[in-house]
Amino acid sequence: MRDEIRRSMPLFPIGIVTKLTELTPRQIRYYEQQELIKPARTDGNQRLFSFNDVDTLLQIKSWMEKGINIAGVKEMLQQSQQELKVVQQEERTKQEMSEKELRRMLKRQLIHPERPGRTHLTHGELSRFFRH
DNA sequence: CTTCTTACA
DNA sequence: TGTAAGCA
Repeated sequence: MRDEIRRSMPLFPIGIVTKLTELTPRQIRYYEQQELIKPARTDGNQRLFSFNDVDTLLQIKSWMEKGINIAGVKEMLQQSQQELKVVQQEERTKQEMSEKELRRMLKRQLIHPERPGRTHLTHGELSRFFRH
C-alpha cells in the first residue's frame, strides 16, 4: 500500500511526460479531457502527473495504436481498475490472515512454559501484539 | 522558456 | 490531432 502512495504522488509536468510517453501535449490534455487520466494541478494550474498517470498514458497509447477508440479505452481502464481493486483486496485479506497466524504463534509461546537454556521472548516484549 | 485555454483547420 | 494566439 505504501507503494501506491509513491505511484500516485504528483511529480512531473507535461513536458517530462511527453518525453516519457512519446505522446504530444495535445494528446495528453485531450485524454485528460476525456477523463482517462486525472493529473493533479499546482497552485498555478499546471498539471502534475504521477507514475500511475504515466503508466495509464502508456497503456492508453498502446491501446490506441491497436485501433481502440476512446470509448473502448475507457472500458479497458475501468476493467483494469476493478481488477486492481480485487487484487488489492485479496492482498489485504492475506495480510490479515498472516497477522492472525503470527498472533497465534506468539500466544502459544506466551502460554507454554519456557524451556530452560533456550532464548525466548518475554511477556513485556510480546504484549503489544495482543488486544488488551 | 514552459504550460494553459480556446479556437480553428 | 496539429497549430496559433494570448495569458500566466
